[in-house]
Amino acid sequence: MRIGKHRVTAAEVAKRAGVSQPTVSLILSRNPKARVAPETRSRVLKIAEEIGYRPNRLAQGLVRRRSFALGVIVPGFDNPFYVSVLSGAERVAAEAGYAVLFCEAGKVDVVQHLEALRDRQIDGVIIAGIAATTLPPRALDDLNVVLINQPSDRFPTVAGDSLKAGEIAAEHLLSLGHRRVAFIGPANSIPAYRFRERGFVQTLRAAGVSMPSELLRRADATIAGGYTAMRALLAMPDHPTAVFCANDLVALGAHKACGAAGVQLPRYVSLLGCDDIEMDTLVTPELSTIAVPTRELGARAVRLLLRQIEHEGAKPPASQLLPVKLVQRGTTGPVNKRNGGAR
Amino acid sequence: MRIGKHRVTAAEVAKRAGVSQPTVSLILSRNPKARVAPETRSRVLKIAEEIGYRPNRLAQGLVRRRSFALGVIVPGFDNPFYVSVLSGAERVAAEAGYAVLFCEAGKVDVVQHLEALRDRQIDGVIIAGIAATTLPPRALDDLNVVLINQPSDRFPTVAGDSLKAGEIAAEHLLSLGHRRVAFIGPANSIPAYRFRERGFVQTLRAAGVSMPSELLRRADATIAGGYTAMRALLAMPDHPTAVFCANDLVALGAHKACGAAGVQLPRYVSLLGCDDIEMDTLVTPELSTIAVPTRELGARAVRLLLRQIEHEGAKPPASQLLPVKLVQRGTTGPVNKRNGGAR
DNA sequence: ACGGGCTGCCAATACCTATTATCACACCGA
DNA sequence: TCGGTGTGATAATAGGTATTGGCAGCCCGT
Repeated sequence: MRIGKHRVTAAEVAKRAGVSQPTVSLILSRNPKARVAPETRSRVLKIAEEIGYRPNRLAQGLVRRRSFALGVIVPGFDNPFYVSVLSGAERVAAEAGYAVLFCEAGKVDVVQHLEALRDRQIDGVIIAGIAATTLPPRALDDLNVVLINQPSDRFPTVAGDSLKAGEIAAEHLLSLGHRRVAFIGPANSIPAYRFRERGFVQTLRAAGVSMPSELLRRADATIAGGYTAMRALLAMPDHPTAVFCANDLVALGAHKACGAAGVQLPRYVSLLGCDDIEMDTLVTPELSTIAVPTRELGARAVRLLLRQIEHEGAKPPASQLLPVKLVQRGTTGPVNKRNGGAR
Repeated sequence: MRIGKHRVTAAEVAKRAGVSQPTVSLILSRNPKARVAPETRSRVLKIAEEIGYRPNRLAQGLVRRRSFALGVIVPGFDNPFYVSVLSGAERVAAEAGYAVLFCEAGKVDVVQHLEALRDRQIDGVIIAGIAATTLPPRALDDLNVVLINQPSDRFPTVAGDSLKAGEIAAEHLLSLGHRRVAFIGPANSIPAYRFRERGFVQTLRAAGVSMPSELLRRADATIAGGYTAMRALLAMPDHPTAVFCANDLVALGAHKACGAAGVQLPRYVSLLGCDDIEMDTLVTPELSTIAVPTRELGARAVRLLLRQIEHEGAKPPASQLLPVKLVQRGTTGPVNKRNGGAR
């Protein structure tokens, strides 16, 4: 708000109220230890309201050494998962009066984004989809950091229980009678995918079902990756009767490959994704998946970050592991004895 | 960067280089009018580099009356369209050294978000998906604003050519022989949808094809909205042979309704969306649509905003209308004489 | 020798708020 | 009367940078 060409400052309010600028600051910051006469307080508040005074948060930040802004760094929006995380984060941050600086970073320029955030005296950073271990060691020094979906002994973490997700996936497919099952996922990627894979494979093995290496397909964590990998699987003479994918994008790609190959789901192949993104219900049949509370991940990450910021120096808050659960839709069903994969 | 508990400031650099703080500032800001001895310049730069000096952008902003930050306000991420816009905006902004403050605003709290952005001395705001005319008249005073996908005589605008999109849609369906065509879209919504509808209806009429009111279906601009509206259309004894939807979400909902009703696309009904979001290629058959350059909208909006910011006071840059084009995929085909809609 | 212009740098200050230390004052009990 | 106490507000300053105006010193021409 301005009056003419002039900005409304605390000093302006002070002059009109006949008090000093610090008094205005004292009253406006609602500091409990502020001892001001009720009459003065109400007068100042009234005038501030009248001329539309609002503290300049840049100046505030400068003196308080706080920007009241958080950074959120994600690899990109190709995966709706990150959209959801960002959305959840923004809601909580806005409620707490914090701004969200949004950064979309290829693996390359994460460091530059971090530098830029640092220059803005950012109060904390949330990183999703980028393995913290791949960053230069000092890149995160002196920053409040919360990681999403990756374990760390250095920073607090909010994650869906990826190991459990893999286990649930395996149990579900086993319970449907599948014994020849495949996994599609990226090779050296973010921890979440690795845990999903590990939980899946381990649970299968514990049930006496081994997964031969030709059924462990490496693919980009994208729709295209899933498509190609699934096509390769379907081309096998004894193709699997069920496939678990590292995430829903991969599964949707696989879904499409089945459609293109005329392979009916779940009659000939059961297909299971992970994340529970909105697109899952668009395809026919709808994609079965393991639901991860994506928005909640973002929301909790912010809460964790805020706690860390508020009591600076205290021990960082503990990490959180959020439960996941099976969402059975149309792409998983009982194994079909007559299908191509059963020998 | 810090040294011990101490922050690295320009004064620190100055002390070590044996010059004054303003000289450091002069050199670092690469001001062309800066007359400094080359020897001094290189010495200062070297020391700044060594001790890792980086200007505090809060302090910078305070004195330059510029935050080097932009706000992007969108109604939400339900529609991937806005995701794309945000992504395009971020890329360009980051390249120019600007931060993007991201705000997800229900219709209610747009004003509060704007206030918060103002307090942060934001340099400009991009608004998408929220009709500027629905805001309180003074809410945008003294702000640099660029609107997306809505015309305005007050602010520059970047928009896909929605009127043209409607025309193209009509021409496409007409050329396929459809004469009984429907439109699904929200009633009182953002301008883009209204223009699409208008362009569509007008072009039909110009070709001598009228659209009876029962074929103009009102629905939320969501998947669910499209689903319900399409189900109603299909329930009609003489249902349309082709349907154009206000956006792709609606069309995807309609697509799903067809699947559920066992109506083959495009054999019995042709379906056409608008926007060209990624999900379009997930469904079977893939959704035909009118492509809008969504990322480009965000990118151009930022460029427009930057130009407006850089030469403050100059006349606002002209608005831009970006071309759209037909993307023919699997849901549009020639009218089938034997189908239910043709009488 | 002297003045003018140019070069290279610096002092001072603005930007706006929050915090700390301090001060004026009234009141009260001894 | 005086020292002590609590109240209500202020002066001074920090915080880090950019900008304005100006001060020296030097070169050069006359």
